[in-house]
Amino acid sequence: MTAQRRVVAEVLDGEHVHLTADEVHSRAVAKLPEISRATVYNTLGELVSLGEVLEVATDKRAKRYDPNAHRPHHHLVCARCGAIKDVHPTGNPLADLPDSERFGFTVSDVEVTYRGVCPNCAA
Amino acid sequence: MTAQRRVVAEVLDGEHVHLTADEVHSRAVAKLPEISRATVYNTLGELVSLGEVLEVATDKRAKRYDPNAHRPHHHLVCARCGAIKDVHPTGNPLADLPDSERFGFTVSDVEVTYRGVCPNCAA
DNA sequence: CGGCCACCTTGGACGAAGTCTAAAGTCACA
DNA sequence: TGTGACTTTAGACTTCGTCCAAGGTGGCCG
Ligand SMILES: [Mn+2]
Ligand SMILES: [Mn+2]
Ligand SMILES: [Zn+2]
Ligand SMILES: [Zn+2]
Repeated sequence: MTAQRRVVAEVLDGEHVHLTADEVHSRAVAKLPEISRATVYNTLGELVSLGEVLEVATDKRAKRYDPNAHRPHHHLVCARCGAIKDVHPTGNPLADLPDSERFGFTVSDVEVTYRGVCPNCAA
Repeated sequence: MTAQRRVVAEVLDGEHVHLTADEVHSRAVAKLPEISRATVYNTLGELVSLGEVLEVATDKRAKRYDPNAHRPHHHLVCARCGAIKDVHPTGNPLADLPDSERFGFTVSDVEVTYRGVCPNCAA
């Protein structure tokens, strides 16, 4: 555990946090000015490998890093400003995929992304 | 309707088609050798604006272009080889998101991505 | 204590995907 | 035929991400 890794871990803490690698870097630099972009990418990659952080691709640009890896959830995204909320729908979408629609795949996971407009942008 | 646009439209035809822009370009070049990458991007952008083609982001790399825009569907992706199938789950995932989980958003759309291993890769 | 070694960090080069622009080409129509 | 709007093109540029070689750091053992 180096100072650099601690800072990345600190930045990635909280609810509804879904930062891009560059946002993580900016915030890390605020706490440890000499931290490099490469180290941020390395550390994020390690955290993802360890299962402590998830990569999410809610927009079609940069990957986002989600520290909420231990409680399964899905995402609600504002189409205007990009705000992202963690959501917990009821029901099991896996059960909604009939065998006839599985093409012989072994299906193990499902990601759901809801899209809409947040209260801020609606006003 | 120019020759270039016709070729892009021809390439983007069929079931379970989800090509990247560069794949569209490669196949278009096979039919019309002088077509440029910029024109492929321009034409894909227009088709998306017209609602004739959808952008999908099933992997975290390049966007993919989906000509199956008129029948709503979701996607089943092989985690090994990246194969993508169109699927039509039963049920309405929008109904599974309770008001208490909507954070005041006006939710209008939902994307579902199933992940698993295809029969080819399992063998 | 001092040297060694494994590991970590760094900056910059490199690569992939996508956007933008200026210039040239094409085409309908007056 | 000449004009002007629209399209296409090559290549520069931007963004996001990966890779690498060099140097730093810190634990451990003689
Ligand atoms: Mn999340
Ligand atoms: Mn599809
Ligand atoms: Zn918003
Ligand atoms: Zn496969």
